[in-house]
Amino acid sequence: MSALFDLPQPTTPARPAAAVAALVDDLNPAQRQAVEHSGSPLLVVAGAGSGKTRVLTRRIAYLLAARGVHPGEIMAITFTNKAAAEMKERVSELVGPRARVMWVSTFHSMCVRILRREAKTLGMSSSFSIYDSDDSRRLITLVARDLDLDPKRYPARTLAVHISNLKNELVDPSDATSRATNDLERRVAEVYRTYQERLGQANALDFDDIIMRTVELLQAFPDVAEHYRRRFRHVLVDEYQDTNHAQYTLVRELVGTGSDGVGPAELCVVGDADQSIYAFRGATIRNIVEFERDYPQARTILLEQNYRSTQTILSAANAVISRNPNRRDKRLWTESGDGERIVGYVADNEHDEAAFVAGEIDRLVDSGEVSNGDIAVFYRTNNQSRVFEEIFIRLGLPYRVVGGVRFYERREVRDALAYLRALANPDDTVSLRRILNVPKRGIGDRAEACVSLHAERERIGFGAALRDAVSGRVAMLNPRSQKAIAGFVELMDELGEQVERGEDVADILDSVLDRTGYRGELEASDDPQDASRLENLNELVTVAREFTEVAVRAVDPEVPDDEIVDDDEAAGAPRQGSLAAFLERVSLVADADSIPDADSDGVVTLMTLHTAKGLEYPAVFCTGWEDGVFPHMRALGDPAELSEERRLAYVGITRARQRLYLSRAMVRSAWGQPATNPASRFLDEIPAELIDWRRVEPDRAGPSVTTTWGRRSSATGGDSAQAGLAARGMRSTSFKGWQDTPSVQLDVGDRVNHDKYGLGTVVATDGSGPRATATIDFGSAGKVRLMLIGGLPLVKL
DNA sequence: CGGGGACTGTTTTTT
DNA sequence: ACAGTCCCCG
Repeated sequence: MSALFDLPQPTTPARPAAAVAALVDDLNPAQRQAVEHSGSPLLVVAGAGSGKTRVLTRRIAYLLAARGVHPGEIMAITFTNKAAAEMKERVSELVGPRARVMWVSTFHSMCVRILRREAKTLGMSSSFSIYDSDDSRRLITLVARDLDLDPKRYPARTLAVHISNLKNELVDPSDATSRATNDLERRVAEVYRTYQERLGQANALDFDDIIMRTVELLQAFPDVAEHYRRRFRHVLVDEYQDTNHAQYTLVRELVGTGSDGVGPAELCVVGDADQSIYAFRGATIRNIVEFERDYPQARTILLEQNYRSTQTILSAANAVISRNPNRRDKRLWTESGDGERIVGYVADNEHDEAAFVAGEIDRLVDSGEVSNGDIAVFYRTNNQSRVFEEIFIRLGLPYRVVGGVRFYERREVRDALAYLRALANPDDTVSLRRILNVPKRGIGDRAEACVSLHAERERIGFGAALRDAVSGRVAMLNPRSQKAIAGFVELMDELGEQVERGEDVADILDSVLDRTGYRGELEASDDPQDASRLENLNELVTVAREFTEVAVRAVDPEVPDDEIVDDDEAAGAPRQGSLAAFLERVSLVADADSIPDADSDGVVTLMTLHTAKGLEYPAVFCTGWEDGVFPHMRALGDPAELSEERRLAYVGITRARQRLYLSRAMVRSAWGQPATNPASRFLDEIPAELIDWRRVEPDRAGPSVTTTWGRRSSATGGDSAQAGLAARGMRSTSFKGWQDTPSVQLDVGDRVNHDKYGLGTVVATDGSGPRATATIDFGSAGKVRLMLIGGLPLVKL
């Protein structure tokens, strides 16, 4: 227990009135109210670009300066490390080094701190491993195999998603069993139960456990809950619209109801339901929408004044998002004027679209209006980045793609980390099995299965079973495998000694890479992919090296550390700079920091709309606005998913400061096959007068090219005209088959009327000629796939 | 045991 | 198109 935080704090204002005034003087009235509000729970509905972070950081500073709150009483929760770091830095600028004892961290880091401190209470070791979704899926694969589940019927991925959802809903395995109403749910519950047992044996928690187990801890141990409630008198939550049920409950538990005599903490949540784009990961918009019901005394403040974009951009965003049903009306506005019109462009195909974007970037940069670093290109799915990369490379336009396969998800990086994790936590079965035969050392599936069976029979860990294999106590193991396993165990023991001696993480990692032969194998390869793998591993060594250096600097007596030691944080935490500390860091930080700020190094930034959330750029290209691409095909049939896509559109539009481009391609190749897509419905939702169409869809009626070419599109002309003809050629091919067989020619987006199912929309087409089919969404009547043969009781509208 | 060819399922992803 | 996974044979 920390004596410091149990002492009653003086309530006298710590700063003169002038300093307090400076914290609110330059805020607008709504922002100011949000900063000054005191007492009841507070919901700040912060529209895009409305100064949300500013309000949060000022509010914290204000709590300290005007209300005499001790920094140790403050907990601020974010979703990303980047957001946490930014908040901490901005608060430090305002209040100085006192900010250090505040807890400003992500949900996960905060929970890990609590769990390590209270590990004994939960009967765990504080050195637990953290499994990410890949580790978790691997363990689920093992469990499902042990339970003899057909991997075709019950893929690990599906099981993992279901289990994750259950955890996000705080449903434990026995609840899951009793609630199961169908075969899949029963199987999931069965796997879930075993999976939890195996996590326990591995001394590991998955991402969802980190939240769920913390909630369990606070609910099952009132004295533990009371400890944190006494300490944290102010809880602030950022991006509240992205919380899932478990996180919601966690916040409730931390705040308390006052029934334990401590009195509820003061809660302030900030978010924007219109920017909720993570429902597919369990986030529920409900938490922000129902805040006033959850906290009856709550005060709500709307921040609608925008400091980022032109009014034209905001009007477009308002128009699109207002189509979503059941939302709190909110209209962004600005004092900064209308600005330029939005530029629209209809390309023949994705290459033409990319050429247009490249041409416009060139023009914008040439004009001196913006530099490359001020420009971002957004798309719905990662694979759409390819065409842009191709043309940017050809034109020598510097760019960077953010997202895709992340550094810590690369196979070689995960292999290397698995070695480290197996060394740090010998019970970590998943990591151990991952690297058992990587690089190949003659321990195949057969041998692994024998060891696994032995472990199960003897009720010992996989690591211990490997040792038994060395001494010949594992049945059915052939001598060759036994020898190979002996070599592996010896190698791990030797590496383990380096860990024991407390060597630097980077040195241990270097040893791992050399002595396992991992590095040698890559060096010997002539596959260019292996060269990049080698680079990534060297990068990982550098990361480890820097990690140690930072830790050493932190404990250097030359640099005075906090005179205040945070016992809550220190208890159970791994030693600074240790292997365990490094592993915790890489599990929880991943590479959230890799998302660059605008103009960070002068290159055009490419990313998905999801990744774009929270960022802003002077010039933004939103590409691929086609029904089936954006909104995504899988969202077309479901109103809830369509609403989420629309929020994604809102997020995309509101990233732009001055210039916004919206483009679509009439034909886009997906999985090798060209597909004709209609305009995104979101384009129609934007008032026509806001958009300056540089190029529109050629008149469908005649092949005569009376296309409205934009003034400046000559740069893209030759290329695209040819590709356009090719696309039309495709079209006429299917036209030929249409004459004898199909009675109807349908395209995605067409409206139809069916005698039996009623009105519907074509969401997909497949095949051609006599084998042509169309998937049609008939709304409440469901989605139906029909053969487009003669005599259908169906008419195109 | 390991390598090569067939097979499959392809949104988004803060931790 | 393509990468990850499965399956069969040397």
